[in-house]
Amino acid sequence: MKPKIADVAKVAGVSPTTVSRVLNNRGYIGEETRVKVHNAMKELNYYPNEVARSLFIRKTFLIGLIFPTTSNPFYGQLIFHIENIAAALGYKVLLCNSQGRQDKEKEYLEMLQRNQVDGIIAGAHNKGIEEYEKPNLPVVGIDRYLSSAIPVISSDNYDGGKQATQLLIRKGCIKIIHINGPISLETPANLRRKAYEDVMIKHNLTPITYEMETYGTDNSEIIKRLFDENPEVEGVFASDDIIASQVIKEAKSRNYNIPSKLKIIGYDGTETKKLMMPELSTIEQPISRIAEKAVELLIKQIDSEWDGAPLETKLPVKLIDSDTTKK
Amino acid sequence: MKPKIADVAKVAGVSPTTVSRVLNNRGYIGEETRVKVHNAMKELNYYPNEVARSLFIRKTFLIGLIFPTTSNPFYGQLIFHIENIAAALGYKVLLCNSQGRQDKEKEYLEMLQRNQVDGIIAGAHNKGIEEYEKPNLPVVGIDRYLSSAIPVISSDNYDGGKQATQLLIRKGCIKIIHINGPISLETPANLRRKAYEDVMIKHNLTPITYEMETYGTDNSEIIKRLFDENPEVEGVFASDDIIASQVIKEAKSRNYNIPSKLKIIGYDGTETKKLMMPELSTIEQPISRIAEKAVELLIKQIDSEWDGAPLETKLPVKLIDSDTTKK
DNA sequence: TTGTATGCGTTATCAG
DNA sequence: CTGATAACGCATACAA
Repeated sequence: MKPKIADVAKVAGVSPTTVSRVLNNRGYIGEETRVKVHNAMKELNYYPNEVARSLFIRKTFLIGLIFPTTSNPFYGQLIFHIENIAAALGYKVLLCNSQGRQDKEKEYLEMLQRNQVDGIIAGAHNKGIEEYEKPNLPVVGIDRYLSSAIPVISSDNYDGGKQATQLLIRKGCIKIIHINGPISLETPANLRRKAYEDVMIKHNLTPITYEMETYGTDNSEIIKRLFDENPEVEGVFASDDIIASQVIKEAKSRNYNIPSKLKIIGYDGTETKKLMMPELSTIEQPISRIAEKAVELLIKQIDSEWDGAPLETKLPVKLIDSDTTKK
Repeated sequence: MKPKIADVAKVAGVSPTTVSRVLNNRGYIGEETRVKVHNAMKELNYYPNEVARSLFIRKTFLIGLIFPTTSNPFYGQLIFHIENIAAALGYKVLLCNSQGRQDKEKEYLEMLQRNQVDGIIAGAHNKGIEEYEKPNLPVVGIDRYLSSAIPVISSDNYDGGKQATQLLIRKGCIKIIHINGPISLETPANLRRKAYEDVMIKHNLTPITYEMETYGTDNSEIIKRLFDENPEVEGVFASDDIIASQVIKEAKSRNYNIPSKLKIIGYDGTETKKLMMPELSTIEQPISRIAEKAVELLIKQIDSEWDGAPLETKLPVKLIDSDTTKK
């Protein structure tokens, strides 16, 4: 059986209270007793039981993470940073892959409450989860509007969309098409589309946006349709690098030369993307800064130090002008 | 304040014990009281406190996960599946990114013990962590020998290395070079190298292996050296797809035509790789099956149903013969 | 079928 | 400077 405070106390010849005091460096303790207790702890290989501790202090130092899937390098990298920063601040993370499924997200939300997490960072969202409306718990959203009172962290999606579109225009593209996720999901990422449309119109060009199905669906049909309906396309701004990679694949199979005939730019710019497809131009999100801000804001809420603002934080993106947008 | 069993009991007009019984479906309970209790729970929006429950039953249904980083798509995908399967079996996961650092791994190991996790699945390992030697806790390793008593799950690394090497030979390569991680780290992945060497020797070819530094280091120098020292190289078997992508990049910058002049095959075959670099040939690991086996074996240990065998489980790989190994 | 008393391992309060 | 006692929220043995 695992040793508990009482066992340590017995070995050290003191009371459980004293052991607890040594453990938490609380109140005054004699130097001798401190040494005795430390020795006893070492001898028994004692570890304090955080579950009992959590129960008493009513705080777990646990943060719940709800994201679609760690399989996607963007979320993988984001979660890596979140976990890291949280760990540095004494918090642990409970991981949930919602797979974009509303039922799963609801279940996880309940599970996290039962497990008394101190707060939640969520990047998954299927509209209409009323649980977020009455947040009896600190929550921070990443690229997702969860409810009117929940702060959101994201990259500067409008600026990103603007830079991407402007780059294609600057490189001489006229017929430029945008591919985005479902607009019904009201995410800040919709601003990428808005910026694309604004820039196109400003340049007297016609915006055409193809909309993808929700997460997890096979989108190759939509991309095929894009090429069938617009054989003369010169530029594609895909709302993430994975979609961009699918566009590249389809374009190659149709013998479009990239970048001379067709230029492509994506969005995200993960480390994995940089290694696996360095040739793809993209808008790089400041993933580690997003993670930092999210954790910072969540912990502020947990410590009741948050005054309700800012409700929206937009972090600057970085244009990566690589081979797929060469002139 | 969050409602507790006593509050529900008061509203329902019964004793706390009865509420607990309804909650756990234990013993006999009158239909009326059951309804009354359920109503009270709904009215108060009651969620049982799993922390208190865990303390009492001395079980948390928590699994600790220690891996280098979720940023890497292989670990990201593996963790995705592990979390999924665990969730289906009523277990939650606590995520730890050790970044290949021994000090971090030790800290995490202690943290997980303090938090009373029921078991640990670890894919990170820096030699010489004696904590694994006296496992007072169920542990399963993935692609890592942790200690003589800890079971390991991995892909069939030897067969994978064999298939990769044989493919290159079959496609006409003579001068074939292998790139692997540090051999000092005694992982089953070393079998990829062993298989490569065996196959090469069997075909009267000279095996040459370049060794990478440990995780996180910049390996581009090593790859440059490979090309400097072996300009006439015809085939490269990289021990993972990311290394393979770096080889491709360097080869392109030196104007090696792939696959006519140089053929390349990697290892892992994640979903991300399939999307981002479909042209790369690889040995695909059965990631979801590895996850399944690991969780299954861990829970068997937790339930004391494990008899100590098998100590090693090797799951079959799949050769993906794509563009980079075209003849 | 339901209620009372007790303890899971910890910390805070208050007394000594 | 140190110790006894109660409480965190829940589930079990035992009694009614």
